[in-house]
Amino acid sequence: MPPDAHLPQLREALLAWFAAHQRPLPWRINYTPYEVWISEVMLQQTQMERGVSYFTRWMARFPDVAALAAASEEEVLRLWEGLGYYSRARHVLAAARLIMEKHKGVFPSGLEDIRALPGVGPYTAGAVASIAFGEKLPCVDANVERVVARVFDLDGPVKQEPAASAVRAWALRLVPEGRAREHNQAMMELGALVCGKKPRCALCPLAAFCVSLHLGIVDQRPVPGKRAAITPIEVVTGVLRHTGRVFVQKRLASGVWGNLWEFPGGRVEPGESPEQAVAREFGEETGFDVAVDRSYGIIRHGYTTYRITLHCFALSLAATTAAATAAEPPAPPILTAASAWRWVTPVELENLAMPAAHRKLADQIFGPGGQSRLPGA
DNA sequence: CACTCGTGGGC
DNA sequence: TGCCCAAGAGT
Repeated sequence: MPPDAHLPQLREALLAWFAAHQRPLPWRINYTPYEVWISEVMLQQTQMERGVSYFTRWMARFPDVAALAAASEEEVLRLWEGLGYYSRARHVLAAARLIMEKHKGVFPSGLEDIRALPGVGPYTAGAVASIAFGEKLPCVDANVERVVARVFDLDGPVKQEPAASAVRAWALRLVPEGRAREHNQAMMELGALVCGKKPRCALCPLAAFCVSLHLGIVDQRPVPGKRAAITPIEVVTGVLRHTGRVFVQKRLASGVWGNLWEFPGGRVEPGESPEQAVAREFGEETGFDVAVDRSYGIIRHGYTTYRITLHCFALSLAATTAAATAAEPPAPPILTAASAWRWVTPVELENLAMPAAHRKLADQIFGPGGQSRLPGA
């Protein structure tokens, strides 16, 4: 059964399935370019369910490009906190300001103009152009790669050539005239709900057209690519408290968690205890001479290719420090790994964007609303 | 092309 | 539990 001759039937089966089974989602109501754009960026490498609450909060606060462009990066990052890949948030803000300046506040409709926005790559440009503006273009994400690799039985890793080009070619051929919006969402929805990691072929509207299913090798498609090795690392962080306030610093713009606020810390060196490491790292990053008062325990988390064990400690200014017993702020820190610093109250901490592990620690110490749950405040 | 850049769900 | 991985982009 050559799939080429059955493309019209395949398209119709897919569209019918989508009409019956699509999930009701907040960005499937108005289809404004702004909403499509924000939803697509939020959903990059993110599970759909998680994106819904973020999207709803975002639209309540930033209902249009102008509102976003006028916002501070601090607030944008705070709303993005927990979604990860924070350069997406910084790019979205930069793009909104670019739209205000170069496009007079009107979201650009041309593919090239959309693609030129910061943080908009091949996928997102095609998604906005087709879903918001109806352009006859495919959206090739991981879902589409998986669906195409199975239906057309591609036998190479879909992230690499030549399979990557084959996926794009098939994806383009599949797009029906005048219905790119529904079709592209249907392909991704099918990949999410039916043609997932564990395919549910009995429920699939494309089963009759699926080559790898007929060959009995669906479980061998798509062909997986190389995986990066996971590196375990031991890390420490310290919560330095003084007269009811907590010390935080703002990470540099480049690198992981760029421009987010954190408790200082760093890696445990070989032969070093976590207690020794936190005092050393805190001193290196701030110039403060600190004493380790107690442990807050361990938080495990991972990012990209790292698996982190985070040892958390309560710190105070060392007795040798003049300000240790004084009821006034100590001398300013000498920052070596951050662009800014603050002594904040637990309530103020709520308004700062922090990495997930540090937010988890803050909530553990001060409570989700900033009320102290542990002695020593 | 290969690497960086987060996070939490699911199995 | 440990590991895979999800509506990718930038360098």
